[in-house]
Amino acid sequence: MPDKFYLTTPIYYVNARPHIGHAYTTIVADAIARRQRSLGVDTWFLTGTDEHGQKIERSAEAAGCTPQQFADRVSQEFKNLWDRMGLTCDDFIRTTEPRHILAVQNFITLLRDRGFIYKGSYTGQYCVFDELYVEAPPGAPCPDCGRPTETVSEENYFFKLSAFERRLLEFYDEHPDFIRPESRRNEVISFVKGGLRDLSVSRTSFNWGIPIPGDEKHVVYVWLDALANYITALGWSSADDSKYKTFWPADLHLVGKEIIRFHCVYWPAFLMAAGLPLPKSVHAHGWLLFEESKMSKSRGNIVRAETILEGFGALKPDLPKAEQDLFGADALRYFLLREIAFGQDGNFSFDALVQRYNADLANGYGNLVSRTLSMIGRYFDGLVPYPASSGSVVQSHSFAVELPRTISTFAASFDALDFSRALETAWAAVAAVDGYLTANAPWKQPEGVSDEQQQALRADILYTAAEAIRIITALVYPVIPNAAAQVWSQLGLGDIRKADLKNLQWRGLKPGTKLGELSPLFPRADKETITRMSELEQKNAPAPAATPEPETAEPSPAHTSKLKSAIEGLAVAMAESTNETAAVAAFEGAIAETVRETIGGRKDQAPSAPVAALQPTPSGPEDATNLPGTRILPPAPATGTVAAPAGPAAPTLPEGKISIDDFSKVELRVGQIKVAERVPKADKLLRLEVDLGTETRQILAGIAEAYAPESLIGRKVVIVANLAPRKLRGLESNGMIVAASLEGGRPVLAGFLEDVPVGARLK
RNA sequence: GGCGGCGUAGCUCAGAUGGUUAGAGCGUGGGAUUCAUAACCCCAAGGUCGGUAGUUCGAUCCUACCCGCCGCCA
Repeated sequence: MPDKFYLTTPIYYVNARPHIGHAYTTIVADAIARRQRSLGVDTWFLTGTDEHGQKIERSAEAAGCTPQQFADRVSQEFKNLWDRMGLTCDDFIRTTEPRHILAVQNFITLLRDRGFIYKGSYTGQYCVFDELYVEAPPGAPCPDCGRPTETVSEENYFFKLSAFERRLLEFYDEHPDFIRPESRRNEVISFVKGGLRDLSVSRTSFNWGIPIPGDEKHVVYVWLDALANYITALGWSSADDSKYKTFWPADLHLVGKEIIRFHCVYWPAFLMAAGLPLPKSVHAHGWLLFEESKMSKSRGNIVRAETILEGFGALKPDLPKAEQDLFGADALRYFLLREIAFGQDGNFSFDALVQRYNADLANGYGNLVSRTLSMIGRYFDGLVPYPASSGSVVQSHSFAVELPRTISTFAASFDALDFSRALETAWAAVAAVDGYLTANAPWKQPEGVSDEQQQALRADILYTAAEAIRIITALVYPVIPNAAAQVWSQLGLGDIRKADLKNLQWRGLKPGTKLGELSPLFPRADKETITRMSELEQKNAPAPAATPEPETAEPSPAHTSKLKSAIEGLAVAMAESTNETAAVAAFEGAIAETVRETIGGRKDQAPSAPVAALQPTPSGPEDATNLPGTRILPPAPATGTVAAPAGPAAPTLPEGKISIDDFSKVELRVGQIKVAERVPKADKLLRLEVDLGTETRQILAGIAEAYAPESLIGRKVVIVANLAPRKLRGLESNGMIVAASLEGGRPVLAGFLEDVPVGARLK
């Protein structure tokens, strides 16, 4: 086993401000890195930000600043958040740094010199949002995200991806663990088997990128740019490439499932072409889903990690802010790693977070530490007692006997990235120790037992419990590092970062050790914690741009696709990275636009996602330097604001804006038209019977001039289901059909690009 | 549409190359206890293992079809 471990997260695209999905990937990486370090492995943990591309260029323009200023700002937000959470990355790479730019140019030159890059031309549809060429007829929406595409004709450099089909398949075959989990591996293999086309790796349609050496009007395709970070950050091809020599190839690339292909097909092919070693494994995790629709009213919003830091931080009001943050970070880390089977999608909700926290951290681990150490304080003056007879302790308690197995099971699960099971194992040990204490009741002195006997018994029992806590703490340190450090020092063992956590031997705890100062670890979280976080989240919900400039309400051809994106956005990509920040931005943008277009009938003024990304960060060094043009936010709630201690101050909404609650009052549902006929003596009116799943409604719609009744039968449409009934031409209309209104009043029905069940609610 | 996956207690999920009473945690109900953060400990209730048909002595596990959900298809 080589004594080094290099792991990476994706570099996050700076088009959206950081949220819990980014935090998830980075937390997982941090936990792995901490475990590796604690095992004595030379570890390098890299994260960073991806800052080039047309989207950034445009967002910056919309925000009235340069792309570099824009990227600086958002990148700093990521850095600040990781600092607040105590994440221990060893390096943070930005793709706009000279070290990266130069190395990417070297990489391109190398690929070209080796004959894998050639010049060609391409005409086709380009999706700006995805920054990808897509297969679609001119004028058609992007098949991926539903946004409009642009017809582009470019002279491009191409990478000979097609040359690697066979070699990639052989590689997957020889390295069964290269892609995990299995289901992703199968997807990738079937993708490659389907045939590989050469890949366009340059752009001339915008400037915000790394120029191709020798042909500077071309900039490097964002994905090639981004993926290369894994070696450029190590100093590959630079004067000092010692890090590269030590750490490459990577042991683990952590990625979200949506970008598996880039990491498992393109990246290995680039490396093969360059003659460089391939990473050892790529592990894709799932997405975080927020509060499934059936659980609650539409709260479905993007959750930011800061909300949790602040919500939980308030449980420890006496601590300095920085320590509150670390405490909250532990709660979040534990939840994400314990609750979600790594690799699968998982549900996140404040309720689940608090419940898990209370059950496992407060009632379980925290309480166990508390009861054990306080008894040692009471009965042994705060000195770890001497167990009665060496060896007998282990023999006599089943959980102690099983601790070595706990250690090995924990290690095996953790190292297989099955964090959930690893923690389950550790917590089974917690429960066993609790049961042991209750069964032996060291606080009791049975009849007929002398004081000395009782004290000897107590010593035995409490030593055993304390020693078990020491071992469990060492195991869970990578997951709840801050709490573990506290327990370590409460046990009188000093700084956990200096401890040897790899040689865990029973009886490693020295009797006579003076306990440190005791303080509650995980105070129980009350219901208010949940409401506090919900409120914080609402307050910080992506604020749409202010300063509305009333513009001619022109029809939005992308309307339906925005609706679609909004729905899909409910499932937010957890760790989207590089330029597939799609889900999040899609959600932020689409829901806002949908709300406005559906309810307000107004066109929005600025893309909301980039604006959201520009929220001021008081904790950061940069001030809110002038983003000329639009004023971005009301001064009120900003990232990093201290948690409101109490008081559900109703968030004030910018003028002309509605809250998510307002929106959720509108019950939009998918309906299917069963009957459609003209209303006699009415030019525009159709009488429709629409199946809403649970019932069939009669709805009158003024669309007769645009749609023939028979063409509507079977069509799925969007219905405002809770509109008050109204009579038209003597017929009752029970609801309303959502349609775009074009010039001249011509309606275009909203629909879906894919099949949706009748009755499904839009929110 | 093509390929692949999933559907097990209220919730989140385990599991069995087919074989007697299908498991865990949380939640719920009851009991016990008071060292501890109204925590901990013990007990209990709760499942036609998506549906139908088939193979088999026997299927929740295999096969077929169906229903529902999901992923990949630049």
